[in-house]
Amino acid sequence: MPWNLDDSHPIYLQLMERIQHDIISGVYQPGDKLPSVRDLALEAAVNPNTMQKALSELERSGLVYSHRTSGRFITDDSTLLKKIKTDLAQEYIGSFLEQMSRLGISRSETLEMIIQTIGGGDDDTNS
Amino acid sequence: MPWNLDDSHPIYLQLMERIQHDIISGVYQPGDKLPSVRDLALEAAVNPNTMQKALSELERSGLVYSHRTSGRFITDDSTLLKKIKTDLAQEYIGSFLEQMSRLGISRSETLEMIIQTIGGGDDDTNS
DNA sequence: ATCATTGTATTAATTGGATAATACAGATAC
DNA sequence: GTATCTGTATTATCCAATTAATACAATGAT
Repeated sequence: MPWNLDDSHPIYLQLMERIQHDIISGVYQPGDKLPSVRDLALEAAVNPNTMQKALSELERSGLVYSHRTSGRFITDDSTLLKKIKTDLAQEYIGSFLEQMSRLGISRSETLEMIIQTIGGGDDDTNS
Repeated sequence: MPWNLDDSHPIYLQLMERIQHDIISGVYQPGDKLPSVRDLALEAAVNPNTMQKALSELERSGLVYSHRTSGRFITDDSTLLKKIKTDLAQEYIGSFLEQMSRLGISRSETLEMIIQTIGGGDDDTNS
């Protein structure tokens, strides 16, 4: 599965986001060992340095940490995971609402449009 | 008012978005003449070439058209304006929902979070 | 000890975007 | 007419970010 990267944004940012989401949504579990930089780079079909950059940036948030020679691991701090998840979600919501507002669409209108959009396909893929 | 451009995305894209939003939200009315490339560039504090690029890109969507020597104008086709507005809004909604989904947040959860966020400040700055 | 595997550092090359400096071609004002 | 305003085109240059190629250092396995 080629990681579906597009060329309009920096690749390392897309890698960061993808991995971050995989961690937060539970694809990687707390404490898990991540595949090596080189393996991940191979899987994503990018240069190892690019993957390295993405991962080292991710460390600044505390989501992952590295053990120099034994590999890189997901944090065990599930509280932190939860916090980052809600923070990120709030950030997404905020910029989405601002985007709509700059379009001249009020908050209540936005709400209506979302309900419209969601309405048809009712899914609930969550705990 | 310096146009509030940030350095993380290409400037010409930000210019496009800003102008597009100003058109769609009615800051510029249908049929209006836009300021000249040079004036807009001055106002935004960018190089005229950058502004030129933004505007010429904008023409591809049909939102504006130019008269070679007399200036550049907003389209008069209010149906088109409306369509572009809703298209854009739908696009924003779509990618927002996808973003949340990749975070592992279901659509109904997303809806709840939005309602939460909107809840407090009830505004309705629209027709 | 040897080898493979880990993350990391360093340096080079490439690329896209922004700017700059000009020039051209119509149209309008006077 | 002339001057001035439009949008547009062209070319060169600069710079920062991204990516690439490669080497290094520490650990663990055998």
